Amino acid sequence: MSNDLLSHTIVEFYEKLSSWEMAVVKDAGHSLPQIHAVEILGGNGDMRMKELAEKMGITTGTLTVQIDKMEQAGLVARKAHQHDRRSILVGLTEQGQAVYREHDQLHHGLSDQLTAKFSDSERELLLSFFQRMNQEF
Amino acid sequence: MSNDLLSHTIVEFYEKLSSWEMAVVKDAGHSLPQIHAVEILGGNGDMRMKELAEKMGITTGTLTVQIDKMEQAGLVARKAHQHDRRSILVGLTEQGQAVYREHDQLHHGLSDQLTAKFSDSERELLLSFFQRMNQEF
DNA sequence: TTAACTATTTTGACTTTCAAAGTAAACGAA
DNA sequence: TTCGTTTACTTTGAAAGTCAAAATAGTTAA
Repeated sequence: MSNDLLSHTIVEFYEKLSSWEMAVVKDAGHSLPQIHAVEILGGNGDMRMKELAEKMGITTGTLTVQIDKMEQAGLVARKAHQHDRRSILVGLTEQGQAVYREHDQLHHGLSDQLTAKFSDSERELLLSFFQRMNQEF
Repeated sequence: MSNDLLSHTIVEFYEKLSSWEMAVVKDAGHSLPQIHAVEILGGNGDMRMKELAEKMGITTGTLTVQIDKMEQAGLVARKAHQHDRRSILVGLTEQGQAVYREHDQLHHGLSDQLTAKFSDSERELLLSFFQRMNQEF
């Protein structure tokens, strides 16, 4: 026996999250890949181009031009890697961090909105469910 | 007081779902927008270009070229609209429906995988949580 | 009948993307 | 050490996806 309903409900949740994110990013005048980079750098700190490209699911060639634009826009800075001169560390500038915090606040607001009618214990249970599912990917 | 952890855990879930979907679609040799169209048509039946474009979050101009390609590939067919000759109904072909069922099975498998360690009652609770959140967008 | 509106397609420009080739540095085995 | 291989990043050329705006065709309502 298998649960079609659960599967479809998860897909619906994903679709709605996706639409919300696109609308929010466009509304703030950013591009989706650039905000994606900001989210990853903001959540994990400086990292190498290679590593960032992997986390974003794009090639390093694509990332190079994306980071070029973001450096132009003042969101990120390239820094020398201490132990490997082939590598380059990318990190958020002050301005990039401001964009990260702002975007994070929006996520936060959505999370509040979605669980507004949940009790505290339900919210805790929901968190544990997400954590357990995240481990199974 | 607000819950950073829940917000970040939801974002993590979304990111993982997103990576999974991109990998699965690429692996099957399809493109993301085309599978998106297949999912929507498969789940809702034939619809007008306008309606499909809205559900996909793209303009009708963009959709026109996408549907051109999909028609070429034998996934969808354009049909005359009964009551409005300006409109065109788009629907899945036999082959398009096969792709839909195949992709739906993958969603299904993922849903099973993520909740493999859940008890039946936990799975039911999870479903109700998703349903409640989906209503709050 | 005609003006306003709606659905779709076409066009031109821009962004994102990849694969492949190029450059520079690190590594490792002889 | 040195030279072939691997790794990290950038560059380049081509393809896909996207939008805004213009064009086409059909509907609606006064």
